[in-house]
Amino acid sequence: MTSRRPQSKPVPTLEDVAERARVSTATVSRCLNAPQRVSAVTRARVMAAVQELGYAPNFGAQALAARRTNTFGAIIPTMENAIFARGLQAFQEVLTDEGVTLLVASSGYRPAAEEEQIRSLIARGADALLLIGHDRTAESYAMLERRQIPHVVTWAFDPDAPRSSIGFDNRAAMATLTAEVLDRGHRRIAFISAMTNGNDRARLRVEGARSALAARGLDPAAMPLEETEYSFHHGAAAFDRLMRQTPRPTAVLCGNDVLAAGALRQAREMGLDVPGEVSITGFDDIELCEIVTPALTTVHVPHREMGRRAARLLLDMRGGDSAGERVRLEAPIKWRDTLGPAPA
Amino acid sequence: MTSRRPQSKPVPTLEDVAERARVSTATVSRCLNAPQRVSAVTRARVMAAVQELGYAPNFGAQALAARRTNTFGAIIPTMENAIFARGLQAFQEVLTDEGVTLLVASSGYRPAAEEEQIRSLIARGADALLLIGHDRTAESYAMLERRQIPHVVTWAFDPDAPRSSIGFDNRAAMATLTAEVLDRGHRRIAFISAMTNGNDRARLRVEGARSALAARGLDPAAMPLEETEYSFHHGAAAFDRLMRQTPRPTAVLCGNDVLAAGALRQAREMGLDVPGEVSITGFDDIELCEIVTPALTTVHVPHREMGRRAARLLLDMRGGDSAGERVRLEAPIKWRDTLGPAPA
DNA sequence: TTGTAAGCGTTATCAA
DNA sequence: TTGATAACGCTTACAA
Repeated sequence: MTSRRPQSKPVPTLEDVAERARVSTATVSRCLNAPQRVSAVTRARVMAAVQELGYAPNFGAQALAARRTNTFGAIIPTMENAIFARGLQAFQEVLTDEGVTLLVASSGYRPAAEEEQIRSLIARGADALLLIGHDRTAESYAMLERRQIPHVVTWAFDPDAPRSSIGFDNRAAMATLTAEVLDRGHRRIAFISAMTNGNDRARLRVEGARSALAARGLDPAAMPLEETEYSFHHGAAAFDRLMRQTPRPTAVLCGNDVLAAGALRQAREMGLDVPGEVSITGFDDIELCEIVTPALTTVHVPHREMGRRAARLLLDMRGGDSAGERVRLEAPIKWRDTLGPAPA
Repeated sequence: MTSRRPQSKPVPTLEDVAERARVSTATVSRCLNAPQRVSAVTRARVMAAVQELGYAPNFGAQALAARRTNTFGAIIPTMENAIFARGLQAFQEVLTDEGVTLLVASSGYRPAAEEEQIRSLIARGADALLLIGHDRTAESYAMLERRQIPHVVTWAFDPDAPRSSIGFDNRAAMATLTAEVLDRGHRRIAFISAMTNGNDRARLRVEGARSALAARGLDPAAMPLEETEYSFHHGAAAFDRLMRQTPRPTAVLCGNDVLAAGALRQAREMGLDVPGEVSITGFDDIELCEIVTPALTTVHVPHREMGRRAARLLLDMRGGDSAGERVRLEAPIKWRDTLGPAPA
């Protein structure tokens, strides 16, 4: 019979600690999870053994036995552009305070990929999930239902959706901004949108602009629309296409700040004064807005508050202290320097 | 005795699948992990059961039994500014192709937090780890050693460090850039650095500039240095402080592009022409460089290649096909528009 | 306060 | 090709 305990034991287990501290594994477990239920002297002995051995619990075993991982998951569309970074940061801060670990995955804006990520996070035992927007496969929601995983949608507010959400009204926010643009005399208004497929935020922002147009008796269908990928360069290219039209738009609404930054750059490239000859607006209010020149007028998104509240809600839901809720946050216009009156 | 199988069973297990397919759990497991070892007809029956039940393996149990998680971890200093996004993306692409999942954690540039993240990722059974830079606590390295977790350091190259790394020479790259600045006649050169504590990349970049100065017989200690936090606004503030000196610097080297973007903004704020009155350079070559005006001259970092190669190396190390290696990649100057001759 | 021992859901080793 | 069954490392009644 070969020794079950070779000389160098690379990974100490609970049993090793127990042996060294001359107690049972149950006591060691208690020391770690409910220290007050163990006498001070025993505890000291156990903790010393833990130290000496460099013991760390095996996560898989722990999850298996306790049926709880103390892990939340978040699936965001992208890690680039720092769009979701600030909100996620706030989300994580709250979780860390409560001793839960955050696992982050990104889907690249692909619903199929997101479904896979959800599956993976569930399999890993995520206790709860943070999601962005409502658009996803039916199977994604089915899994969450089946496993009864608390989840909350952020970055969107839809009172009719049958799930918790903490977000803002993308449509209304863009409608408000569009109304302001109209108030400044603009009539030839164009729109650069992110791909709307599988992205309700993008879709609703376009709809918001159209509804504002319609509210003033203008034809929403007449608004030139460029739908393009999420990048600075795509924004620039889309702006270029838009400005080749005759007559030229006097205002270009962008579905997000990154596209707007691209548009702004292209305007300079074309020698167009912003906002003198053309106005440009963004959406999201990320740091980039203050970096570009002129600074970008945009819609402010309450990144940190969304993140914090989502964390609290998920924590409550997991603990059974909440059955979920729908929260509508404000997303006001952030005035900077790229929106001006329509040129004469 | 209460029923062990209540009516609605939210989470199907291997056993449920086995029961439904009328085979043993061993056969189901084989179907999932080594399909060719199961007869076609049995397999069909099992897969059908899997489908019908919506079965997904329990990750914890799987990890426990198989002693392998097929999960790699990456710990980056920050998710903001998209600094590490591109490299991480490339890293993940390779892993995904090989069927391994990536877990990402961020440390906020705090070594203690990073140690905690390493501990957590190890406990979760990460098969291998991607790290940024060499600076971390001794305990961090001790854990990796003890558990024999393959790991690779990126974003830095240190031939003397006793571990694998795939990076570039931060010091040499900044020295080269500084030499170019000197060649253009600049003598009053200042430096804006990220916090160097626990950040070898930042420290080496400063050292690189100093060594270039020394190589020309200039006094490195005379170079004004502002060490500040990693943000656009801190960069602007640091630049402001620097430009209040008399005589004013004619060139400001920045430890990274974000700080440089802030400096650029502040220069405009102060009505200073770049590069006419003052030159500004960055480091990292992130997308931001092309967004700012004028476009930023910087040091190009091979983000994607670093990520890809790190993934390959870690995969090989896990498979026992490599004992690790040290790779030095090039980090050439990326010429754009913010470095000009020293003003007369 | 502490120990015993029965799981938790897989994988993997043997036999059949 | 398939099935029993012993791990895997931990938590948690229940007993002492």
